[in-house]
Amino acid sequence: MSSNLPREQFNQRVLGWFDRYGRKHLPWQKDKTPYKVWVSEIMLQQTQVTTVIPYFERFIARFPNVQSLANSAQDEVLSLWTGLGYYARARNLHRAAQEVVAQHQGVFPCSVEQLIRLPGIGRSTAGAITSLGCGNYAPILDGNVKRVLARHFAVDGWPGKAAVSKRLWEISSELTPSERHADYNQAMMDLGAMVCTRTSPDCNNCPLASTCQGLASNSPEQYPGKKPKKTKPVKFAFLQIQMNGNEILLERRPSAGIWGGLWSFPQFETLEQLVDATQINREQVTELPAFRHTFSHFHLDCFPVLVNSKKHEAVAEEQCRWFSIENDIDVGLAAVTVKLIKQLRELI
DNA sequence: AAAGCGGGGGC
DNA sequence: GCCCCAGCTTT
Repeated sequence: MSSNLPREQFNQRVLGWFDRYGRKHLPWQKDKTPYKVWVSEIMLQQTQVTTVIPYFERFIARFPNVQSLANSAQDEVLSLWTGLGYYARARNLHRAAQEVVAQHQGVFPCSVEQLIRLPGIGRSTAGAITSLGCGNYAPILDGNVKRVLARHFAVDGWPGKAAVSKRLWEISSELTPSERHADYNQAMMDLGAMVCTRTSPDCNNCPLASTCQGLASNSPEQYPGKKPKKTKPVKFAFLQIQMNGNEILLERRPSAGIWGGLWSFPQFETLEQLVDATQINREQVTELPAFRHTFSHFHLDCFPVLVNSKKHEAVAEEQCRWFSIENDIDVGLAAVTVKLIKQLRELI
């Protein structure tokens, strides 16, 4: 059992740090339910705690339980997600709520095996919901935990590689204690977010510094290994900005692909296509300042084009709607659309 | 401008 | 299994 001694010391240092510095009063930790932990974990995929908090509060106020979410319109779910990004998360959350109602009689499932079958929940999110939300044992491996473990055990390679991920899962599984697993999991995420940060980790205040192999190697920042770089292609978007007094014309995007299910300005790859589709002359357009919007795998150079015409034949009638820009808009919008609407408010 | 974040889905 | 897809914040 001597091999367990380092593990116990590791856990005790993690939990001791958690008792003093860990986060225990986040909104999803109050009046905790598996449903709220689920919503928080989906929002926390790709998104930091401080950004998530106001979104989480609004979302739970509107959808306090899985039934209310299941019964809602997708537009409303996406509206509450506006600005968070990765909108497939919201679409999956909505679908999963409907599956929970249909398949689990509205009782949120609490095992990794059941959770992982719901859309939007993978192994790590299932583990977090199970452990933090349901009190059942499960290890986790989110970005924070990956970083802490890769550094502490000097695991080489990019965690996007299957072999590296597999090794990190093995380490996480071996280390996660059966006692206080929820506090331990929260502690590892907090440690990654607050101490073992991506750049300039605060090793002087790290409870694991004395055994950290990454620190011993003198460059903890080299762990975890970097993702291979790829040059992003550039795409173009000519955005048709059609105004009628205080109203703007938006069109619902297809449910798959970029900004799926969101409403946005009708988009064309070239100015010619925009002009053709709207049946206007070039003299009837005003080009607004162009800007670049960058996604994870391509740049989108955006050219907003103000169309000085009442016509809007470019868009299929059933997929378009006029929205007043003076009111809050009750459908999902991409950040680019929100940014342009703000500019238009100043224009009128 | 670049890095990073968890999961889905096509091959 | 491997690689692409997706959107924002932080650095």
